[in-house]
Amino acid sequence: MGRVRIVDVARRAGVSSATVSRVLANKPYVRPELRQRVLAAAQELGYRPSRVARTLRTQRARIIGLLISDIENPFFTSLVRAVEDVAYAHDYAVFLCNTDENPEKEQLYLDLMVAERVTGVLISPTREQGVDCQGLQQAQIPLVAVDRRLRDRRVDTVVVDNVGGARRLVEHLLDDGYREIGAILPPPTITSGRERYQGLWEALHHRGLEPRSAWIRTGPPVQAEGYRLAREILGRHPRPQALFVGNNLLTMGALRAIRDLGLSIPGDVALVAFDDMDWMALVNPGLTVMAQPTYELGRAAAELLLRRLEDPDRPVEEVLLTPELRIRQSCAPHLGAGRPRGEVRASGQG
Amino acid sequence: MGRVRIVDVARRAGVSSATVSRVLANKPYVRPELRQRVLAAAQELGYRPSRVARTLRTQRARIIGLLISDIENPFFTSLVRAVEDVAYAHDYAVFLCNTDENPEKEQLYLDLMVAERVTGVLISPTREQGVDCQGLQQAQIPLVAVDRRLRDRRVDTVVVDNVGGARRLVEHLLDDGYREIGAILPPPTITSGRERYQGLWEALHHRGLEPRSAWIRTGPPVQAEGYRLAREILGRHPRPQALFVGNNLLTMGALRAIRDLGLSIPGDVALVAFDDMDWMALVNPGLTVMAQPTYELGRAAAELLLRRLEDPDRPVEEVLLTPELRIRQSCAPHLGAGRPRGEVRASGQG
DNA sequence: ACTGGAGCTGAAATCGATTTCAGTCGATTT
DNA sequence: AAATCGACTGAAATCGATTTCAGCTCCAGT
Repeated sequence: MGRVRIVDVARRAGVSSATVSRVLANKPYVRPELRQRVLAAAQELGYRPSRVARTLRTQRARIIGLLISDIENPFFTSLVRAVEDVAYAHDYAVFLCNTDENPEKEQLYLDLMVAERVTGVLISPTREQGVDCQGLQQAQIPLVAVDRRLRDRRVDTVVVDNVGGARRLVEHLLDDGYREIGAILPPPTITSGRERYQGLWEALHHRGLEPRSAWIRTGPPVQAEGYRLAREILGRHPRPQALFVGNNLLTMGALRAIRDLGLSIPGDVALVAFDDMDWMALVNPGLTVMAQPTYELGRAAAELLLRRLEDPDRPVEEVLLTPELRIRQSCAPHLGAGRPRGEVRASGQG
Repeated sequence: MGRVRIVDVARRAGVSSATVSRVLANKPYVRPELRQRVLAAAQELGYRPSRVARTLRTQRARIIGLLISDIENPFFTSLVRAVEDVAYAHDYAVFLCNTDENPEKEQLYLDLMVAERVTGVLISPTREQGVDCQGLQQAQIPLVAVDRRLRDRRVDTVVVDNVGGARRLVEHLLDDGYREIGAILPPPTITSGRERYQGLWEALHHRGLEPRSAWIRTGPPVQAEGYRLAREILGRHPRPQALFVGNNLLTMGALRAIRDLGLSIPGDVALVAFDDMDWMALVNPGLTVMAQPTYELGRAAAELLLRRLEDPDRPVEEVLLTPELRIRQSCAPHLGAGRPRGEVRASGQG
């Protein structure tokens, strides 16, 4: 029961509530004997301090704000679960906000975080810059960016190696003989989008190829956009032999488009994608993907925040996690070497 | 900013904080003129009352506890999102707890709800009975069951028509000519599992058939169990021509098993399942499913709770939502009518 | 022996709201 | 003219913790 108040413990231990508070907060200046008595009394009564009263007095709630785009996206679901696990273990509550990729909603919630005086904030920002963190700074509320970076390099950050991951994925396409490669990516205003494009570029360039802009499209990471862009790219003549999709929702949209266009994978078009989800092993063919360690991402971010809270002056840290290539069947060795590859760029139209 | 306190508003309006409180709570006994002044002052200062202080004084936090089995299950994700939307709109926060289908964890969290003095609790119980709600009752914290029922009929409940849905789904199999039907279901200790079995039974019985117990297995609604049970059923001789799977995670497991066994759908075995998920339309063949209105489920539950809070004496209500049959390709007309159907039961071995 | 300081303790202030209670004012009743 | 009542208002108590501040004891240093 939560009925027991601090004065009840104090009475039972024969001390004042001040002493009880000191003992429970592990503060010095309490005789060991009293400390024992208080601890015993608290134990016996099953005392649990009221967070509400504590928060009112200290002006700081044990709450971690978590701003993500959408909890219905399994990528974030797993991340959220990790944050909650860590938070609960340290007696923090989590205040979850869905920004829906909408900067205004994001700002609204950020202001709310200040008003609610949360202890710290984890954010997967809708864009790299323009996010107003003045309020947080003034209120001395630490911020950790997760999954996507912020322009401001003074914030702790946890991200995956998007450049390397994308590069590896595209290299896998190249190794299988594909040269005419299209891509659907999140926009460059989101760091993960830009970095994945960078990885694509590096992979191609390393083999003396150039990205074909007519086959490369970017858009908000939502399913509808993936569908639209895939239809656009695959409706062109000529169309690419392979597609690199840079986000799980875009992938789902692209798959729908490919189905509706009556194309087969990997025969008509090969596919590699960023992010793995349970079902991607079950579709036919299974998708070759770069799996992100989503749970780890959330865990690392939450732990980074807690460390920052413990020591506000520690140097800014950036954690870089490595994604994992999972090879399935959506990309098989391609036999088309008869055609002169040197013309790929020359025949470009965009 | 949240810097403005009630006394600031009071000072600005030239009244006491008591009057401000009365105005903002819409209580009587305030001169209309003062009311206006207070409202104006509050508006100008952008006053937002501190929930912390309010909670301490009223001994009631504006928090809705939400106990589900696992936020990583998309079924619940959507439900959670609905609850949060409704809650936020009414200035409630949501306290989310993952029970992981573990009754002990569930009980722990229920006790925590009491300790935290939440306003109300939404629960998708791990089992029908044995859930100890004494604490909640004593603390007068209302409870709403969602997705699954509780034995105690005095609690408000929001569920889908599991019997009807399962029956409709199995009838669809029967209409396509299948007679030898296996099933993988959640256990009868969970009401949805029992009800879906009931639906199966009704559908069969209505056509003069009996369920074949050798082909019917139940287990905790997790993927691994779906895999295990599907292998078990499909490894038998003879094996059923069709499978009815009663839960999304079980379905995912079953699909893996079918793949690993090298069976094709619907050629070797047809499949219908409860619950729809985005990817079920994308696998090949697309799955014929009974889609549950998950968002609606959450919304209805949250709203029911709010209504109960407004009027604690209103009669207990049960909301029954209707699932929707989505026909895809995992179950096609079956041609095997040459075989005498009357022997189906006679040839049973379990 | 006196001073200073460290160790320890509890009374009381504090956080920001709600709510009780006592009281004022003006109109109506007796 | 006094009593009564209803409408209205604000001072102060209250929720349960933390923290300040003042005071006490005891011991070391001069």
